[in-house]
Amino acid sequence: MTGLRTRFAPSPTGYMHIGNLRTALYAYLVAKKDPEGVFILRIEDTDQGRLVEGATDIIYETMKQCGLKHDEGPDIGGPVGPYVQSERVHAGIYMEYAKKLIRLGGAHYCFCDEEVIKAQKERDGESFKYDDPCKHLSIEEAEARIAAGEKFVVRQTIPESGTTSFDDEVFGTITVDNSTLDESVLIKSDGFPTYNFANVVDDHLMGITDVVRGMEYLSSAPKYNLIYEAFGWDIPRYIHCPPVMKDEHSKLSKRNGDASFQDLVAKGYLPGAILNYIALLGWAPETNQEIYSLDELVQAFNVKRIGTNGAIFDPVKLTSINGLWLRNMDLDSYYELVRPYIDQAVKGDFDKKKIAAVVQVRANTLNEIPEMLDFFDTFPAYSNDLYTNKKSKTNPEVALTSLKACREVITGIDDWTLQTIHDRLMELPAKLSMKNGQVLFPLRLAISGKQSTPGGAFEIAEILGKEETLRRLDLSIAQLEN
RNA sequence: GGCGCGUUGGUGAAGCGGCUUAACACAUCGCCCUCUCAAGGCGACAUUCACGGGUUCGAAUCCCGUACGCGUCACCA
Repeated sequence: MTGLRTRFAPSPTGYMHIGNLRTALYAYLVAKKDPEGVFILRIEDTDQGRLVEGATDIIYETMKQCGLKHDEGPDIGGPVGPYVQSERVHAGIYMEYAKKLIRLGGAHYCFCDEEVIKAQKERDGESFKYDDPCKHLSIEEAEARIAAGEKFVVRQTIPESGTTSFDDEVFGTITVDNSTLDESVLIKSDGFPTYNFANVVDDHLMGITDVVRGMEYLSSAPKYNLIYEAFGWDIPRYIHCPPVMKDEHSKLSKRNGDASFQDLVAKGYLPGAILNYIALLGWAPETNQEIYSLDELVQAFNVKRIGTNGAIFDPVKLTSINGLWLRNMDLDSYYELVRPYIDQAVKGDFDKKKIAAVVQVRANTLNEIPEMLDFFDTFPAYSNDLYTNKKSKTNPEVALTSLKACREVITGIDDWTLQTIHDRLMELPAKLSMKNGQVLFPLRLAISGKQSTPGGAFEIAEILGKEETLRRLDLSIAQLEN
């Protein structure tokens, strides 16, 4: 193992949150910045009570859709497995290290009743810090009680004095007094480790060089370092990331009904665009470039440019970036992508690729496509009032004159191509002494029935076909003559 | 409450002591283009960097304090 090693270590407790996904992205980028870097997926399922069925599959699926390919993980294996913590529990890993830590003086057995601790906590209020009497038990004494069948936990032993400090790549040097650190539970009474212990043991055993995680762990990092030190292990480089916020007060969370990754995909956002956007939440590129593919992100990424304050997730900006991604695609791939959305709205026999072209410069999300196209299959009812348009200098009278002229020209077109339709129709304004808008605005309305449409009169006429165009034109002329 | 962290416009942000009369992007508002809506082009939009002191010839940038916010103090991660 010569390169950097990072890990994404989610708990399978539900949907993939945007904040989580961003942490995964950053962990991936940190690793891939190094040509030999390895990105690991580890499943942290030590809280048996919070497990949600199917959640692990959502994690796999999300990573796959995003292209965040892991090099080692539960599904593909690797040299330092197993990669699921519950499996590691069964392999006895945590208990073995807990016992070692106890002998090294970094932890102790504790037999205190949970209720007793709670009661003391209520009595002491906010300033509560548990002073564990079991700390003074000898190891032999404690082991004898365990042998006698007593329930126990393993609790971290923190030095009473001194300070612990460490360097975080994002937040700089952090120093805390050991006296402020709680002696948290490392091994629960069900034999499972808590995050506090499992993350240290696993990160060390898996050779993690760079720990990328949310900043909610910043204040407990000193406790973890005490464990690393007790074992004599190297402390990894820390990259704590500020949260992704819903608004200035609260984090983005599924609990509040905020959009998850899969919700956004369902709303018509591209995974790549989502990743592109969230990369920018909390990280600033060195240049003004804003659109990045995942590979470009790997090139441009720099831990030093991760910010320190929480960033509010702005769906409007996401939409704009998504639109840019959509518009940047070549027509063939775009057509393939949007075909289902077009099919959903258009059942008739029209050239779907031409429809795609007309929609590409307008849609920012996939989901807005169907509603843009509802006028192809059915010619909507509309009011003649729509012919009155100040900017185009039109009204029903002008429209009637224009449409009759258009009808005549269109009837005479045999070569039904965009070019011909354009050329022939463009002869009209001059002939009628009218402005382009006075002819084309009514025509577009007359064949679409809508005030605004994707594409102009020529494009719509071409797609509708000569016959349908004339049919609608006749209907509209009749409506105006009434 | 203790401890830790943070505070540049509506939003993401650049800025690292003079080049800043604070980049860039989204949003918003104008104008141009134009057969609509978009897209595209152009322009407007923080006299000011939470507040108060200090250091300095000079501060958004360094120091101190205050306020506010967030995190943490679980047999959750």
